[in-house]
Amino acid sequence: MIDLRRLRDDPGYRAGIERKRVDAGPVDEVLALDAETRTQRTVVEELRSQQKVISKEIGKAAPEQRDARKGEASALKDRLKSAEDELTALEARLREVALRIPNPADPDVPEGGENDGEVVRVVGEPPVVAPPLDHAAFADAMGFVESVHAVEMSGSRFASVMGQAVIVELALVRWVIDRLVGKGFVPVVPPVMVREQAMEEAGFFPTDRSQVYEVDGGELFLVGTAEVPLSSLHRGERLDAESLPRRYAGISTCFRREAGTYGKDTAGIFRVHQFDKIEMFSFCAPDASDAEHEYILAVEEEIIGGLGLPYRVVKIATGDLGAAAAKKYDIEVWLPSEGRYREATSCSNYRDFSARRLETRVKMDKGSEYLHTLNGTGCAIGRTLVYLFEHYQENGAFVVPDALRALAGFDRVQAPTA
RNA sequence: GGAGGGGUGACCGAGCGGCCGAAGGUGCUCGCCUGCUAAGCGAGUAGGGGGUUACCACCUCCUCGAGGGUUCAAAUCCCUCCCCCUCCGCCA
Repeated sequence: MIDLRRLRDDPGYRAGIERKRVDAGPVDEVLALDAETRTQRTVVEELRSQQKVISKEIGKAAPEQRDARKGEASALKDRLKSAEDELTALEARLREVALRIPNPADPDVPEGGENDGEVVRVVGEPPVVAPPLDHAAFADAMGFVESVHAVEMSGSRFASVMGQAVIVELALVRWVIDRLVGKGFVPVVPPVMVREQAMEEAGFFPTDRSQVYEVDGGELFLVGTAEVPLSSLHRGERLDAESLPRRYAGISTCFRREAGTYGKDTAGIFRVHQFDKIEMFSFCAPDASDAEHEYILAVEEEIIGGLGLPYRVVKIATGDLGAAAAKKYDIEVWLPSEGRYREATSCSNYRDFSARRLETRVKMDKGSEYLHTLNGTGCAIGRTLVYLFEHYQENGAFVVPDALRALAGFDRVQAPTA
């Protein structure tokens, strides 16, 4: 949720919204509704105040004098009721419009769309020669991924990971979790089905509703990332400043409809409806969130780098930030079969956008204020396997990355001979 | 699934339709006192929204799980929902 007061007073705030290529209509509308709502609130409060006075007087009056004043009170009640109804209607409209206004982009976020991200740095060397097989063909040859029957039972964009790839997947999960826990992230296996409210408060609804699966007749929704349940971990709380930052590492299965991606990335497991992911989430003080964002990015780089994958860091442009992020970095890993970098992880600073919806605050010397929330991909397991399958082919065998060997229990997987 | 009980401030816990934003206790803060500590004594101590204001501050509304309703007036009565607990059943 945007900060209406800042929207009113701080021109830079509004500029940040408009840089996301949102037309000015809703912003003007929300400002008008906000002003109207505050005026009406004053009216209601004045009437309510009068009513409280009269009610107390009736309470103190002698019983035989009470009826005389009740007429007066009743009239006031009617006036109050209609004023309240008007206020309620205004508030509902205000909220509805405000929910659709995105978090402003930071001033240093580059202008533009999907292809306008700014490459911050490039780490590692892309291999000169692409492997003979792309990840899908290799996984198929190795018996790592089964798609035919998965598609029969569940539809397109579903697959089973199989055989030794499962062991590699588990090793990867364990390796990443161990690293994060070592850095003080609290590991969490959260619910993957949540109520609408959790989706909204995490910043996903209403804007990204079309990407989400509904279950139980619409009562529950399958999360597209553990970020959703992690964000609710401190819902409605006021945290001590000294306890921040609070960092969590959630591991969950993620479900995405991938609406609007027809025909893209259809082979293998690059883009599927269901995958496992380790997600970092941080609650931090408002003045610390820039540093926290860089920290989370550094952790992501350490993980990708630790797997020996060549990558680059991209600062995402305004039009590609999504509704909730003020600033976002993607790590893109070189995908040899396509000869280009593709997204592997992502980390965002939401500032107070979802904290305002969640009512998660920090105690300050005087009062409290909304804290900042950040999230970042610890490891998208399936997506990472894709990169490993392409970068670690050797004479038709799969070579386990050094980092994972001890946890996997083997160094390489030979192609099936049969 | 069936039958009951309950959700009150940082925490525990009382609360007759009006004198209740809420007794009492714990904790916390400040002060006093006592070689130190502990104890004791005194005072203070909920959050949030809106408005006024240069500032200190002031005014006002909301909040007793959530949302509705009854009433001049609701923590207190009624309804719906959420959550927790106990018993029974069922499944492991």
